[in-house]
Amino acid sequence: MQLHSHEPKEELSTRLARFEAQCREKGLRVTKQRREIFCAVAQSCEHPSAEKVLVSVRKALPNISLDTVYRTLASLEEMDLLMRVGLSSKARFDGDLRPHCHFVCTECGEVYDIFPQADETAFTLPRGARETGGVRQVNLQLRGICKKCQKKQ
Amino acid sequence: MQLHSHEPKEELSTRLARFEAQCREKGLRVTKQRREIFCAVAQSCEHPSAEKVLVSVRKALPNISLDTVYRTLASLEEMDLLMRVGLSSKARFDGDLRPHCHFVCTECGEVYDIFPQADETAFTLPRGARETGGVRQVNLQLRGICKKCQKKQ
DNA sequence: TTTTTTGCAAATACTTTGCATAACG
DNA sequence: CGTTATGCAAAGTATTTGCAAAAAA
Repeated sequence: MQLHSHEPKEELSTRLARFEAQCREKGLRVTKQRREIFCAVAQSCEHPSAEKVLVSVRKALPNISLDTVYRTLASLEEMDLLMRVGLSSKARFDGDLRPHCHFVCTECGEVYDIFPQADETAFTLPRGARETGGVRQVNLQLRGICKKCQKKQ
Repeated sequence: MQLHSHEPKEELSTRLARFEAQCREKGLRVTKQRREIFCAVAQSCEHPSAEKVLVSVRKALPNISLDTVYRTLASLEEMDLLMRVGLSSKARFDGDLRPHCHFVCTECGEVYDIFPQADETAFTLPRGARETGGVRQVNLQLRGICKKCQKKQ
């Protein structure tokens, strides 16, 4: 399975429309807080933290609170409207330094190792990488629901 | 640049020797706490959290404290003797859902996007992935020191 | 013996939760 | 109007730090 990514970035209006559609589908109300938070993340190119989102959104909604930002970011993630860079809040460590992938289950938090098979390439680093800096570690992370949790549902 | 990973896992004794050599090189003392923590992570295959490492190490050193575990994990990471799954403690969000990579600078914490060029494949998912669960998100993370920080040093 | 490291305790992030009021549909 | 979402305050985790005593070189 290969993934490419050469589509141009979508227009904000297109994305807003999808956001609203998804909210309705999930039975979530389209509040101005949700819309502003969605726009802030969609338009930002700096991978903002919750705090940064708060600051940005306060320009339009001065009274919005940090916990609303957290709650909304979580529900936008749930709807696949944005993604969380990295992992959940707890750090996990791995002593195996051979290049391999981590499948992180969003349901139970379990981290599974996936080793590429003998004929597979673990990663192909994009050429852009070396222009950005010296790569010391590579970590391919997959997020989804593991077999065990799929059965429970 | 391609990375493969079909070497067998190294013996603990080999790894311990490297650990000790690296400590001396960096001028860090080889204490029993450091050795136990290193072994705990090196031998574990469950991507333990700091808390789990503490529990495991307490079998040998009942008085070891959680902050020593944190400090040691950080220095082992610094020496490239283990890796942190995910990121640092603060969550960051990305509204761009096209498959792309993140270069995380371990110095300044900055997250850079790297988009594969038109002729490049962003990722090749290993076949093992689908046996583990349903992949909903893919995130290739590179860690290293960015150009800007390299210049400062 | 000198310097680093540890364990303790306390402080500091960061994130989540309960609840009354406000806002959406 | 009924129900959901928000803001506030407070609680809950995860992680970091200052410092005196203990341990490594």
